[in-house]
Amino acid sequence: MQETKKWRNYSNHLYFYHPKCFPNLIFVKIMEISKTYSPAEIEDKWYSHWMENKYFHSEPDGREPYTIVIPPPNVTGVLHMGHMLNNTIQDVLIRRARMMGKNACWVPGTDHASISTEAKVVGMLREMGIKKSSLTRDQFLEYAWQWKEKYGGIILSQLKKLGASCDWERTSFTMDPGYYSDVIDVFIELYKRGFIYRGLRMINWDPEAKTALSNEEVFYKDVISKLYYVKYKIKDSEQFITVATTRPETILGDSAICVHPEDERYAKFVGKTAIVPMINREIPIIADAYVEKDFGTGALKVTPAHDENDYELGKKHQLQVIDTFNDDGTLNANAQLFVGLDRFVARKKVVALLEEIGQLEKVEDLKNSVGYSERTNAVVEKKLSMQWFVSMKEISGPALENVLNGNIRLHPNKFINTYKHWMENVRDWCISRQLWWGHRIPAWYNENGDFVVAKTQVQAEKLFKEKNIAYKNIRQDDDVLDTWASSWLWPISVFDGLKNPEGEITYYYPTNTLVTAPEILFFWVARMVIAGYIFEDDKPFSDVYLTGIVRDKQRRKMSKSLGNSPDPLDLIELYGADAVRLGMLLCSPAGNDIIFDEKLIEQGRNFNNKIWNAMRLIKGWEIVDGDNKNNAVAIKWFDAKLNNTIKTVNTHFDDFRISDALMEMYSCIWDDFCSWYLEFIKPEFGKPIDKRTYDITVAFFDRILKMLHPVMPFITEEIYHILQERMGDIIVADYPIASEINTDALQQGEMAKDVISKIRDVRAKNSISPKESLNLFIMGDKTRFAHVDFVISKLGNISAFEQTTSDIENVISFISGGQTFYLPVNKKIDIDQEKAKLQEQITYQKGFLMSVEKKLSNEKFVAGAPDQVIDIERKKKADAEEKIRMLELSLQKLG
RNA sequence: GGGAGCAUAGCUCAGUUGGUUUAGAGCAUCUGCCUUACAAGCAGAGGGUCCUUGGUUCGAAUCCAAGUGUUCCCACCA
Repeated sequence: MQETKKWRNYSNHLYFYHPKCFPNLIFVKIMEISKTYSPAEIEDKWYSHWMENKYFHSEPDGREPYTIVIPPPNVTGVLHMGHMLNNTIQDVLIRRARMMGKNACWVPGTDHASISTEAKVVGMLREMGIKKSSLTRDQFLEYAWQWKEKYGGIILSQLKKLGASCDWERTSFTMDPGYYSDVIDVFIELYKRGFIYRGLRMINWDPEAKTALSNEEVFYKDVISKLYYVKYKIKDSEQFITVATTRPETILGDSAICVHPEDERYAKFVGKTAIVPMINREIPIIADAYVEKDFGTGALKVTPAHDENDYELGKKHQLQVIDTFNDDGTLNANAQLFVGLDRFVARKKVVALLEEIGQLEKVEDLKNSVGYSERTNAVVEKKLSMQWFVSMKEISGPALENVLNGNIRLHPNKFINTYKHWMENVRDWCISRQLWWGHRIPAWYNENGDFVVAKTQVQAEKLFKEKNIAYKNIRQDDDVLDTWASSWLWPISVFDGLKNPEGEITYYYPTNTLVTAPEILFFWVARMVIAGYIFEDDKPFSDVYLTGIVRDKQRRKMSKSLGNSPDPLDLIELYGADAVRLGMLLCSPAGNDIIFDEKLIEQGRNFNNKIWNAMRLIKGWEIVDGDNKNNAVAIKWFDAKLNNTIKTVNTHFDDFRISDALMEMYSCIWDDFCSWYLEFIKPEFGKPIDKRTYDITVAFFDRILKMLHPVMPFITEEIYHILQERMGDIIVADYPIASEINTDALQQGEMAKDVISKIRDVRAKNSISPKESLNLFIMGDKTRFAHVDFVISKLGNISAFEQTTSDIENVISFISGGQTFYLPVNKKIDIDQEKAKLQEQITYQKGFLMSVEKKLSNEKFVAGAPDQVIDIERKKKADAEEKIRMLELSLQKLG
């Protein structure tokens, strides 16, 4: 780096030293606004200001509402990149709606997340040396609430750093007293209506912890197991049938052998009786298409008590259910053999015994996946137990219908197929969970196992009494409800819709947009829709915007365990919230995964800086009265350009194409406003700007800031106030709408840009300094080239001549907008290279012309294509011919 | 095993009911620049077998079929 200039930054004032300009000074203070944008204090300042002015708060009034309910993050959660993306999008939507004059209401809150919270509390207790099993339910819940008060909701305060304009006065929690009671009321209501029932279900059992596990608490591992081939004797015969099993110890609980009905090998056995080895129990041989002919031997042993499919099979064929295990995983009396031994010890003994009696045919290795308990790492056992279910088929009709008919729109709509498939094959929803943290199921049992469903013990006793059933020592169900059985009421309960149906729910419901991840489309979104139609008789939201998953550069999902996720708060501190918001949005079209790269955030920061410097430029000008007419063309062009951008941006937003809207703004601001417009109107250094141009430029900047505010709230608010002193804040300013677009001005500006770029290219390629004057010649009719004035005034050192014939030496030509331009240069140009360049273009144009001519000479095309298309082709042909003519002329000239 | 999606520049993606050129953007790359708003910058350039093979059509990146690759969801793995 040459030592001609030095910059110094002393206490935010920038000092500048230049030996030519200021030979006698060391440093000169030139400006009090710092050269780079520093977000930290600015962000805190404006967030507090917005809060003080209650801009985020909403009460029903005469305006049209725009409502978003936040997907409540786990109360235990900390902010991760997924939240950043998701909440940035919500904030963009809500801020834009607010500026559009709507009553914007964004309801924040958290989800009690029964499983993960309970796991965290259990973990904390373990560290304190307390076992969950040593506590009563109430003691445990007390710890859980303490934990929630201490650590819960950190995530919400983190969202503030991002700039989220939630109505914090409305913060909700799925276990708030009112919410809790809604969940219970809904259970009772659905039970009364017959949509909730009790049924047997195979659940996951952890024999070590002696507790049931929910599906989410089981993790599967691929392991190499042994597949044992065991011979079962056919009764009254010397024949055997061989089955393959990975769990020989469950042979003791077999109730049938099953083969495929079309399996010829075994047809002769169907209907006969087989004899269980070792214990000699007689079991039937049945046929069912469930069995795969190609697996193992094609014959399956059926153990209804210890396998879900076998249970279903058992139900279908009315087989005996023989439970051979105790709760701790040891064999019970039903097994007859090896009673009291652990299941894995028993397995070895069974195998040894089978071998001894000659009924073990062979053993093979088999790769299969085995479920383990997340809590104890024990192999999970399947166990039959009574659970609560919601009949989904009967209540999900409207939820499917209203997505298919477009009443609820999914963005992107490719998810409709997935949604449809799920809804059409919906299975009953098991809503009981074997946990303590959550909404306790309002069912009460007497000593005989009779039950009633009631909110309180008193009401339950009353119900028992009415039914004339004994109700001494009744006790409440131990289980709690699935988390989704509370969060499906979220858009209703946060507005107290169940208890106060005539209240503000009538104003805010249905909400407008839900922003969430596709992975919970069924778990949560579909269920909210179902609940909406049951309890409010209306959809919960009109649009669902599905975001992608945030992944790292290797496309791995970002997760704590992989340690591949940056801490969002660190990013905000380093780059500023606006930069992070922009960076996240830049690469996240709806429904697509986003590959996170810190470079994107850097790009966001650079964009902030660009805008900041545009402001510095404008603020640095001295203003004099007047109107510099030279700027008129640029002003007209940029006005058209900006209106066009605003129009496009608004269309993209309305279509939920947020990253497209963003890119449109980005290039309009960076390229058109900064690189073209400001460069054009910028007075020479040290000279003042005329007031008219200044005022118009500030007005342009104003509209740009407003357009950008939803995406980058902090910097826009700051510059909005630096630019002009004013009363109002940008957060509640009117969102810009496009006025009429002067398409002529727009087109001419774009053409002029193209010519200028091409001239710059000529300079770059021929090493001609920007300071060197050039003449510009135009072949043909100058009136066809109205934007030439723009080019001339922009470049200053270029003159245009109308040229009909020419014998200029050392000329370089280029084409723009169907017009040929000539630049005579003082340098010796490489004629062969110029010729080759021209020849290349001619070849291209001729090829193009051929393809057009081929189309036009095709009778079927002329007959079949619409007139409009044919006209376009004819015009293309004429244009290409003209271009070729021009190029050939240029080529001739080179000799 | 059932279902859905995706495949376009080195990367991430647009490409609107098939027709505005022989396909666009951002990033990355390359070249030249300390130029009084910004080197976190400016100016310019290069880069594509639109996965493959068929089909429909006057016309296919776009519609259809098959294949290949890939991702996700659900169920399960005797």
